[in-house]
This record gives sequence, C-alpha cells and structure tokens, in this order.
Amino acid sequence: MGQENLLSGNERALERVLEHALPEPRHATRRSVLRHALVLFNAKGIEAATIDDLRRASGQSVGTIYHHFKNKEGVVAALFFAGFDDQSRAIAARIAGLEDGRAAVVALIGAYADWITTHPKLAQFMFLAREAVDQGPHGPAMLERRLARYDPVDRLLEREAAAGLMQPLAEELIPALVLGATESYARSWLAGRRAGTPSSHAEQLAAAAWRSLAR
Amino acid sequence: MGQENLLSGNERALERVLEHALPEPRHATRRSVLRHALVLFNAKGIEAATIDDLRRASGQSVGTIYHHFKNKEGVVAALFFAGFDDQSRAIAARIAGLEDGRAAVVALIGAYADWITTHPKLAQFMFLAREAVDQGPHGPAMLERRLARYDPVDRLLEREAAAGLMQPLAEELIPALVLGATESYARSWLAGRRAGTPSSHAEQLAAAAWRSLAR
Amino acid sequence: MGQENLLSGNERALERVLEHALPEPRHATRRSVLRHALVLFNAKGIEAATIDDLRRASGQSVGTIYHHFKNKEGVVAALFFAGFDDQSRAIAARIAGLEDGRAAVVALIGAYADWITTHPKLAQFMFLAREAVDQGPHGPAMLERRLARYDPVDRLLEREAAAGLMQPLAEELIPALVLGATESYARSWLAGRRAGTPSSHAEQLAAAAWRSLAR
Amino acid sequence: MGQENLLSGNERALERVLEHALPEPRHATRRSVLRHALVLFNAKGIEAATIDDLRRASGQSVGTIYHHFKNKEGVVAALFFAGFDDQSRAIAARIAGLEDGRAAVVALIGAYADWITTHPKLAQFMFLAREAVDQGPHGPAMLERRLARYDPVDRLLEREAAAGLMQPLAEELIPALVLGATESYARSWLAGRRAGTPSSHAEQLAAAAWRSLAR
DNA sequence: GATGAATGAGCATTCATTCAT
DNA sequence: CATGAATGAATGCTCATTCAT
Repeated sequence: MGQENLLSGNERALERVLEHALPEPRHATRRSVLRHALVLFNAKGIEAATIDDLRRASGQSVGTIYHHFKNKEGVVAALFFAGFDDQSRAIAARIAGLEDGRAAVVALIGAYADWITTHPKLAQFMFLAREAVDQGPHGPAMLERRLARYDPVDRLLEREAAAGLMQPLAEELIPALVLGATESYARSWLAGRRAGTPSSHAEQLAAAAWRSLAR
Repeated sequence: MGQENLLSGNERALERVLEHALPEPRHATRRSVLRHALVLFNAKGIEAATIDDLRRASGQSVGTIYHHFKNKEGVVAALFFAGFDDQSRAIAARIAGLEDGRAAVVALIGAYADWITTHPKLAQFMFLAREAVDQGPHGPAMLERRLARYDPVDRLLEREAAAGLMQPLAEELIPALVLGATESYARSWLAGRRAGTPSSHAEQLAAAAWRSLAR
Repeated sequence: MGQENLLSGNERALERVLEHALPEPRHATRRSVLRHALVLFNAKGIEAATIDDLRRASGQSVGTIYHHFKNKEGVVAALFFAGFDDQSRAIAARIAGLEDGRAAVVALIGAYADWITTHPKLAQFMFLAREAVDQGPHGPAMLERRLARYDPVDRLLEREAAAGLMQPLAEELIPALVLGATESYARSWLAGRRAGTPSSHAEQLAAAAWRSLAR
Repeated sequence: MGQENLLSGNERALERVLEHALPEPRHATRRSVLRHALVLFNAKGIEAATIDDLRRASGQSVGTIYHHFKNKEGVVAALFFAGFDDQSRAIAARIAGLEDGRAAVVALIGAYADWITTHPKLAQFMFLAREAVDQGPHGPAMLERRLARYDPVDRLLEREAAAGLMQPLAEELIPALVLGATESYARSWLAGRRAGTPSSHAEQLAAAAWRSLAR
C-alpha cells in the first residue's frame, strides 16, 4: 500500500491540478507552497493568512516563497490560475462538439457542478480570490480567459435565440440565468449550509436553467 | 433652493436609510461617519480602509469614532445592519398579504432588484461585507434575520409544492433558484459589467425564476 | 549644581538649536527623538541606523516616532532643517548691515566656521544628510533657503565686481572660491584628520578666500 | 565603421580606465560588471543599488558577480580603485619634473579638473563612494595612496614656504586651500548646478588657489 | 568558472486600539 | 463627549550571501 492511498480524493484531485500547471520536477517547491497556501487561505482568509504562516506551513523559507512567486499576490494568482484553467479544461471537454443549446447548458452546468464537487477547497478559494484577482494586475488576462471559456455556449445560445427557440430575453441576462442559481447553490454548499453536493443536483439545476431560458 | 437639491438620488436614498437607523439629532456624528465609511469601504475594500482614513474623511477624531462604534468591526456592522434592515422592510412591504407563490416570487425579486438599483453603493458594500459579518460576532443574529426575511415566501412556496403546483425540486435548491440569477446579475451590474439596472430587468428575472420553479 | 552643568558645551548648543525649532513643551518628545537620532546617524550612518535603534535609544515607541515624524526620512529632514536654519540665523546675524565685500566674506566664513566648531555633531550630520535631503521631497525648499542665505553676500560681491574691485572671475566660480576651502577644511576636521578647529583658522581662511577673489 | 564610433567620449574614457585596471581578455566579465555598476550606483545610490539590479543590468548571474568580486563592497572598491589610480596617474604625469610651487599647483588643479571633466560618471561615483571606502577594509590603503599622490606637491610647497615665498599659513590648511575650491566647484558641476566644465575654469581656479597661498 | 535556488535575519512601516487630559 | 498622543505587535518584503549542481 503506497503513499497514494493516504491521499483523499480531494487531495489527489488537487495534486492533479497542480501537476498540470507546474509539471516540471523542479517545480516541486512551488507546488508544495501552493498546496499549503490553499489550506491557509481558506482557513484564515486571504488577507489574514500571512507569509509567515505560509512559510511555517510549507516548511520553506520566506526568501524561497518570494523567489518563486514574487509576491503574496503572486501566490494567490498562481493558485487561482491553476484552478481556473483546470476548470476551463473540464468545461471545454464536456462542451466540445455539442451543437444543441440545451445540451450545452446541461454540459456546462454539469461540468461546473462536478468540478466544484471534486475540488471543493480550490472552489472555495476561487470564490474568495476572484475579486482580488479581477482587480489586480492579472484582471485583464482573467477577463479574456473568462470570455474564451463561455464563448462556445454563447454562440450556440445566440443561434437558437435567432431561430426563435428561446425566450425573448435581454442578452445581458443570459449568463446570470444560466449559471446564477448553480453558483449560488455552490456557495451555500461550500459554506456548509447545504447537504447535497452540487453534482448531485446538477440535473435539476440544468433543467431549471433551461426552463428559465427556453420558450 | 435648499440643500436637498444638491443631493443626488443615491445620496438621498442613503440618507433615508441612515436616518431610519439613527433617527436622533444627536446621532448626526454617527451618520456622518457611516456616510464616509461607505465610500471608503467601497473604494479601498473593507480591510484596506483604515480608521485613520475614516477619521480624515469624516473629520472626526479617532477617539470619537471608537466612542460611537466601539470597533472598526462595529462600523462595518452598523452600516451593514442599516442596509439589511432597510432592504428587509422594502421586501416585507411588497410581500405583505400576498397569498400566491408566483406573486410572492415576483414581489421578492422586484423588491430586491429595486432596492439594489436605488441603493447601489450600499448594495455593493453589503456584498463586500456579508462574509465578514456572517463570520463575526453578529453572525447568528444575521442568520436569524435572514430566515425571518424569507420565511413568508418560503411558506407560500411550500404550500404550493404540497399542492403539486411546482416542479419536484430538492427543497434546498429553492433559494438558489429564486434569487440566484438576480443576485448574479446584480453583482455584475454593480461591478460595472452590465448596462441595464436590475430594476429594468426585474420582470424578466422574476418570470424566468418562476419558469424554473413552476410545473 | 543643577543638571545643566552636566551638559557639555556641544550638548547645550544642540539643545538650543532644538528648542528654537521646537519650542513648545509638548514638543519634548520630538526633541528627544532628534537628540538621539543625531548620535545614531553620525555613529552608524543614516541608512544603517534603524528606526529600532532610534526607538531603543530614545525610549519612545515606534508608533510615536512615526506619529511625530511620519517617516525615517521625516526624522532626517527635521534634524537637517533645525540645523540649517540655526546656521542661517548665525550667518545672517553676522552679515547684517555690512556694506563691504571683504567684510561680508570675512563674516560669512567666520560665522560658518564658528557654527561648525560649536555644533560639530550637527555639522557632521548635515554633511552626511545633505545629498539625501536635496534629492528628497524637501529638495526644492532647501534650494530656496540656500539661495536666500547667500543672497546678501552675492549682492555685495556683484556690486564690487561691477566696480572693478574684483578679479575678472566667472560668476559661477564665486561660491566655490568663497566657501570651498573652508568647507573642505571643516570636513577634514570633523573626520578627525585635522587638529585645529575651523574657528581657530577662520581668519586665515577668510583672508585666503579674499586674496583669491580681490584684485 | 566599427563599434567604437558608437561610444561617446565618456564611454571611451571609462573603457580606457577599466582596461588599464583589468587588461586581460578574461577580465571582460569583470569590466562589464563594473561598467553597469557605475551607472547603477550613480542612479540609485550605492546602498540602494542591489546585487540583483546589477545582475539584471550586466546580464551576469549572482554567482558570477560574487565569484569575481567577493562582495558588494568588492564591486565598489574595484570601481573606486580603478578610478583613483587613473586619476593619480593623470596627476603624476603632469606634475613630474616640476620644480616650482606655482607650476605644481597649476598642474595639480589642471589635471584634477581635466580628469573630472573627462570622467564625470566615475568622478560622481568617487564622491559618493569615498566615505564608504575610507571606512571600509581598504581605508588604510587609500590613506597611503592619497598621501603618495600629493607628496610631490607637498614637498615643493614646503620648500617654498621655508624660503619665505608663501603666506604664513597653518600647514594643515594647505590642502584645503589648494583643492577645496576646485573640489567644491566640481561637485556642483557634477550635480548639474553649474554650466562650465571644471576644465574650462581650471586656469582661474589654479590662479585663485595660488593667490590664496602665495605672498 | 557559471548558475540560480535557497536562506533568514533584518527593516520600514502600518494600524487597531487605549487612555490621559 | 471629544481629542490625539502613545503603543507595540504584526506584516510584507528586501537583500547580501552561500552553495549544490
């Protein structure tokens, strides 16, 4: 029985995310810092978690953390991007090739709910960090990636709207109608105020979203 | 021409909220501090805004601020509660007496969207402060107030669900389906990423929410 | 025998400078900080002396130092200006009313040499800090004060030059010819490389300067 | 048209100084580091310029810089000595063989003014670094070299003083009277506060110095 | 010789809070 | 009620230097 079995599913999932973002063996230090940063940020809040906490938890020196991440903000950004990109890949994999608006909405909500269920720690952190990252120096880059992520679904929905298959909704409402409820439920679940995983409700959330959109 | 005309609609609306929470003339100092705190918290973030910023902006002394609010956390809480209670009053006024689930959802979403549209600064602050207040010493009190706010609507929806008028949804999904999209849209609008006010979309948001819920 | 007798001449002279710059009783804390800052800056260098050194030496808290001086740079500037202004007053007092170039040069060099001899610690600090202050935020203010200090002498020398009483020298050389040697000697003396005080050589320095200028 | 034509006069002069101090081809790395160190030290100050700045500017690695110079102090010293020795050679060449006090003073001031005019960057650095080098481990060595540099002139002036040809001046004043004004003017010119080069004023400065000394 | 990851003591500065007046 | 001087723990970050590869 190797060490692998000592890792919970969440930890394995996190490890996979970090290894995808930082695959080189020489990035082991970086990965270790991010692993501990995630726990600290979630436990104490991003502002309240100090570099010294992180140094103690990760067993690295302050200098090493700064050497690799430049900044506390750099640690936050690295972790956020690793999570965001993994999430985007999961979504893209499910949406790829779909030609039907309803199927796309179901796939998007399913992928989003599953990812959050599989990566609850990272998801929680991403809700915490989102605002800070959007305001920070990587804000524009994030905006672009966000647009790219949702672009395929947007195109399909636009096409069906043009074909008269959807409710006559203001276009700027669509994103909120698609993901608003799922996001809201996910926040509650991550905060411990709901029992069922987002994954377990994904079908109902997707069906409800589609009812709100379709004619 | 009185001073009143010099105040924008937002400022008048804010003033009304503060006067409702702190009606006494001797509370003028408190109100002034809260007025400036709102601007600072929104501009710099709650943690980043310092008591000294607040002292400078409000023209009061540090001692005075502590005398009236006990704490920085006390300033945040006072502002948050003033907003929350005003919001609750607005919702309660619209819901009162309704006996129909659909009407209740329409009223709730309408009141919520209108309040945010009328009090954007306060609404923005409340999204910022919500987590901090929920964790802080007033967390339990807030939970109670939140439950009380939504209780009338919850009861109506439960009744209609029992009568088989609604989709067979997991109960814990309902709050997200009712307000998730509206909240999501409001956040985007407050962040400057959407053009139309929540108010202007309230009917569509309410109709969509109801489609997602009703059989 | 009071405490006064325990103070050396230098310390009394320093005290007089500080009291002139910060006369209020409530400025006692500020004066104490500056007194100890002078010793530290001279002993370790301005950059090498830390705020913590200063806190320890002065018996004040870090917060107090920052409360009163805003900055480490603020401590440096306050000390520099106190010294500079005292020096300017000493020079102005000796020059006042003179109508003769030679007498003005003698008075200026005498006042300068005497001041340095009486305030060696402060003088040493001022040579150390000059560049930093000139570059810093108070640079322009300093330039102005420096021009004002030398203006009376400049005018007299210009008048005599116009009357043909002086060597046909490039105007931009005059300041260096008047004070260059005295300043150079003062630096050496302050560094411990010369035995005689600037004061003791003031007459020879003044006579030499005048020989270099006059026809 | 070779690369040489792309170098300004200052850069060529600097290159000659560095090549004299580090003539071997294998010293090219050292020379490059010193070349960039000069710019950095002048721009940011010696303490404020970091090894990492130097690494970035010179394109070398930290390890290489330490390998060649042992220390940050070692970089400063190497640059200072290169400049000092070149200056000394320039002075010695002009003074060699003179038997007349006046001629020696003229030659010394001329050589000094010319060197500063030709090597303004290096001269500026040397004024910055002088104190640090004098205090540091090379201080005694510097004192010796300084004495050696001025010894020929000192001897000539002593002889003429003994012959009654000079003003009856305290001996310790002589160095200040000889070079004080020139040094003072050079500092002002290097700081950008004077227009004419030291070279252009060398004759007047020398004549003035001699007037201040001679009977 | 060259590289750059790692180190960790040390620093300037901030800031919520207290309390004597 | 009001003031603002005083406090000092805590923080993010820097930087010269070392050393394994």
